[in-house]
Amino acid sequence: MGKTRTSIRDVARESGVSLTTVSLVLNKNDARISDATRQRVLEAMEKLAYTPSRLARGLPNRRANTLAVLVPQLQHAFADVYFGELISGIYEAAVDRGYRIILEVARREYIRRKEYMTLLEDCSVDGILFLGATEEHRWLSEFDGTDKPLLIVNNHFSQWNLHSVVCDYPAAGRLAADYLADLGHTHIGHICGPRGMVRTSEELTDAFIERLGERGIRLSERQIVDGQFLVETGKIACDELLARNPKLTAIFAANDKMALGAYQSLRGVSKAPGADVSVLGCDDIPTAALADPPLSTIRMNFVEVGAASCRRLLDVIEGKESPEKMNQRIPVTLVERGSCHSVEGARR
Amino acid sequence: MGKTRTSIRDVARESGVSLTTVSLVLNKNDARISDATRQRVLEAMEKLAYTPSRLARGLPNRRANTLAVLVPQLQHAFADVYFGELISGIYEAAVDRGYRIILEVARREYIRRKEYMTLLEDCSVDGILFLGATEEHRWLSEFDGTDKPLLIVNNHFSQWNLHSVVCDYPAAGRLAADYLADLGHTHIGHICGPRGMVRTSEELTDAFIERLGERGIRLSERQIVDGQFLVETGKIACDELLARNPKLTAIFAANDKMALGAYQSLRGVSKAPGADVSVLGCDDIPTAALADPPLSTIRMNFVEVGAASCRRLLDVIEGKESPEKMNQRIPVTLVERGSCHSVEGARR
DNA sequence: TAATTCTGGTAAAGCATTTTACCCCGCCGC
DNA sequence: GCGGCGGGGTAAAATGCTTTACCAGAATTA
Repeated sequence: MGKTRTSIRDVARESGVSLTTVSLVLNKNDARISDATRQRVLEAMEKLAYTPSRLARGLPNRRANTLAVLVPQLQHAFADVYFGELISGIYEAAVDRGYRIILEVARREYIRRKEYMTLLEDCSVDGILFLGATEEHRWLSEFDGTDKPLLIVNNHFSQWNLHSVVCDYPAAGRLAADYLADLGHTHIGHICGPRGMVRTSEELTDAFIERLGERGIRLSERQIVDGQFLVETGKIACDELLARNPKLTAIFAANDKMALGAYQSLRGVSKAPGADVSVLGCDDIPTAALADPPLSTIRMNFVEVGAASCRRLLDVIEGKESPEKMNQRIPVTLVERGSCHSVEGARR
Repeated sequence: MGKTRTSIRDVARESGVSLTTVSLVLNKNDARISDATRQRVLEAMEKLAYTPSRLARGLPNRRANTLAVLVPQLQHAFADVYFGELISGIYEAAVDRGYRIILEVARREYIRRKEYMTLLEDCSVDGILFLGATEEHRWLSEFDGTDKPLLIVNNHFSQWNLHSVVCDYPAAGRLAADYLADLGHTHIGHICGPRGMVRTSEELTDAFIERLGERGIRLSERQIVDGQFLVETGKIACDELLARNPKLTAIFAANDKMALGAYQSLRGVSKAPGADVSVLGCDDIPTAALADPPLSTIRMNFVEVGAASCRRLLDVIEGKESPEKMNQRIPVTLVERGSCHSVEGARR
């Protein structure tokens, strides 16, 4: 029993047509087929509970109908909400268009052996979405000027011509600046991302400083400290910030994790986050809403970034795309919660 | 250029042997081949930078060297840390054994069409890991008594004979009971998981109650309220718990999210979590450590659960496993942070 | 009525492997 | 000197589908 799976051949026999016809129906390459025939074929499929083999389908035209999600080697990358949200969005967009996704981690050995190329060459996947790209990932240059289907998710590179989709970080920076300025803050600190590593993060910081300048508030170098996007480094950065500028009334962190680190730092010197010093984050990770006080932040819809990235990559793959690798920007919004207050209204 | 990828045929021509020979060498099915020939073939491969096509390889022997990670349809499942950690563990174990993983969401339509079966039948994957299984997932019965390679991750079913790997929930329940009892608590509340839905969660609750009983502390039904494992439902459950038993000095929640909901509930009635009422969680999600006060909890190593699950499934697939579907239990540990205090030492 | 164009469909050649016979040849034992 | 055997290979079928011709017959045109 179950000797061999039911194949297109069985469907053909059952419905009394040729293999070709079945295949055409299957591929919705229907135009040439009459309604009656199509119907018969579909019924036969239903009756035999036929499901085409992905493997066999891919062979002739060298398409796997699969995308790879590639992440850098970090401690349990898939457990990170940031990647998780991106992946959720990617998954949904992929399924919508009939694609599957596989997960890959770019370990050192993986890079050395150029496995990402093998992936494309052995027809395992039709395209690659790279998450968490930083300036460290020099191997991306191999894709510069290539028409290979690789897309950088939520970062970009000025030195190379690669496809990418990013959040509107400059807008986020301006949003943050306006918000804090509107609240009357003038002594503002900023915890930025690691220097020279992530373009988007630098755009955020640049736009923040510039807009603040336009509003008549100058941020000196002393009011900016960098962190590695982690809670611990956010805490350390905030410690430094407070030591340098005891009169700060507001802090803007380049991501929520560092903002939560700032909470810890403030408590360490007996200041109440939100009440004594306003804290504004960026990203809107789930933990932000759970913090005490709930963290106000700039919401980046990472699920949407993932989905948009995936759609664009598929456009490239399916040739629905003009050859220029234009970059797309996903809009951001301000989420007011309890961690920012106007200067006058602040406690004490 | 690059008209057609270099195939096994090119290697055969280059090294002057037959397709078969190349294939045999490729598959380390070497016994019959002389060293000299093997060497020649390997050199040809190297020279031509040949990489076999995964697609084509899978066709004849119906093996994909791929595993599917299947999750129920939840809002952005992959963004959930719980699933994320499991997936990280799964990924690592899979890579170690030369397997890839694909992601799948079991939507309603997916179930109706039995796509999980298709997955196995069309040779897309060699096995399935199902995360987030509850009693609602009746379709799992199709795998009962089957030798199909499906494994339930971190839950199990008494009514069906399925492979599974779970955390040691009974041990967790005992750990929690002993800890709170040791701290001198006698008025204890418990927020359990949804009733009749998740076996492991019930084991946790049962063991908790039983051990508490052994320590002379009886938990009445009034001291137990269920939640849906979410922050909001944890808050609601805790509200109810406090309304019923104003004198509670400790609360044990079946997961960290609900414990954090309890924090919110307590604050709502002006009680300080940790100080006025001890709160103990379960899981040890990253947010637990960030909460204020940091949440004491039972650590379940989900990354390890994922890895162990994957290894077991691969054993089954590769026939390294005795036919009995024995269940495996991953040990748990208590993580003391700031949210539990002894009764005497409590504030007020 | 003959020539042309559709319409609906089919045969067959791939696609890149694995795997199952089967084959040739030299050597051994008798 | 011959049957048997084993080492080292190979030819060819099979895997399940796509796609490119190509082909009847009907409808339309000239």
